[in-house]
Amino acid sequence: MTPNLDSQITERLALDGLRFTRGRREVVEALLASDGPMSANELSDVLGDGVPLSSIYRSLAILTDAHILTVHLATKGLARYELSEWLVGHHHHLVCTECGSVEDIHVSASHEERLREVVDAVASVASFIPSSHALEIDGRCAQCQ
Amino acid sequence: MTPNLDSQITERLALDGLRFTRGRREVVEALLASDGPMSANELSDVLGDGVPLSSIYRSLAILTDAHILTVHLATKGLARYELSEWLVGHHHHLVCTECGSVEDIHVSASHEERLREVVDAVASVASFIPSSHALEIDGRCAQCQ
DNA sequence: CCTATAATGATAATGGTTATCGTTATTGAA
DNA sequence: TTCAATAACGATAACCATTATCATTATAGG
Ligand SMILES: [Mn+2]
Ligand SMILES: [Mn+2]
Ligand SMILES: [Zn+2]
Ligand SMILES: [Zn+2]
Repeated sequence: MTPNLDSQITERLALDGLRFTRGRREVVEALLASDGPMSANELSDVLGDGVPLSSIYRSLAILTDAHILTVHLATKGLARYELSEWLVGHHHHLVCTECGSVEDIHVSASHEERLREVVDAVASVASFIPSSHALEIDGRCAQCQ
Repeated sequence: MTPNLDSQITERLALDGLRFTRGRREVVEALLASDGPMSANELSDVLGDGVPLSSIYRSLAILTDAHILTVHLATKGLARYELSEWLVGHHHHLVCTECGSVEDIHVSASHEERLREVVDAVASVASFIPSSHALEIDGRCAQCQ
C-alpha cells in the first residue's frame, strides 16, 4: 500500500475516532491486490486464519460506513466490496453471467464524458439529482468463451 | 394485461411445460402496474393473503428461470424483480440512496446509441462479449430533496 | 374417468450477515 | 508509570431473506 493511500485511510478513519488496525489493513490490502470486488468469504480464503470471519464482516461494515469501501451487489445474497472511487478512481464493471466473476474496467475520458452526458440528461428529466453512476456490462468473460 | 403480453408469457412458459396460473398471473400483473422492480415482501403487501409468500417466492424463481422476469439487485440482502426487457423494452434505473426506491427510466434512442458505443468499445478491449448492459444512476429522487 | 405431472401451501432448513458479550488492546490523562 | 475510558477483537448466538421439503390439490391428456 502506498504511503499516500495509507494516510488517506488513516485520516478518514480518525475523523470518526477509529483506528487503522492490522485486521482492517489486511482487508484493505487484499482488496487493493484484487482485480475486482471481493466478498467476506473470498477475503477469508485469502487472509486465512489470521483474521477471523467475524472480524472481516465487522471491518467491512466499518470501512463502508466510513466511505473507504463501497459495496457492490451483482450476485444475489452476496455482497462484494471494493476501495471507494475517491481512493482508486472511477471505473465500471464487467460481470460474467457464466462464472459470476466481476472485473474492474476503466473507461477512457472521452467515453466517460459521453456517459456523464447521458446520466445528466436522463436524471434531469426525472428531477433526480445524481451522485454517482455505474455502467454494468453483463456477458461472457474471456475465460468463459 | 394486454392479450399479446399474456400470450407471450403463456407460450414462453409452455416451452418448459409450465402453466400461467392465477398466482403467477397476479405476480406478473403487480409488477406490470409498478413503476419499478418489487421484492417478494413488497409483492406480498400488494397481493395480500390471496397469494402466500412461499408461492410468491416460487413464482418469482420459476418466472425468472423462464426469462419472463429479471432480478434486480440494488439493496443488499434483498432481490427485486421486474418484467424482462424482451417483454417491456429496454430501460435503466434511478436508485435513491436516501429512501432506497428504484425507478424505471427510459433513455432516448440517441442516448441509448451512445451507451451502446461505450459498451462495445469497453468490452472489446477486455475480450468480453456483452449480452446486456445497465446504466444505474444513484442519487436523490424527487421526493427526497 | 384415470393417471401422470404440475402447482400449491405450510413449514423446516439454509446460509450470509448481524448482534451480543466477555476479553484484550490502545489511547490519553493523571 | 498507572489508570480509566473507549476501541477492537473473537467466539458464538440470533436474525432474516430465501430455498427445500412434503403432503395435498389442481390440471391436462389419454
Ligand atoms: Mn471495481
Ligand atoms: Mn426496471
Ligand atoms: Zn466468466
Ligand atoms: Zn428517495
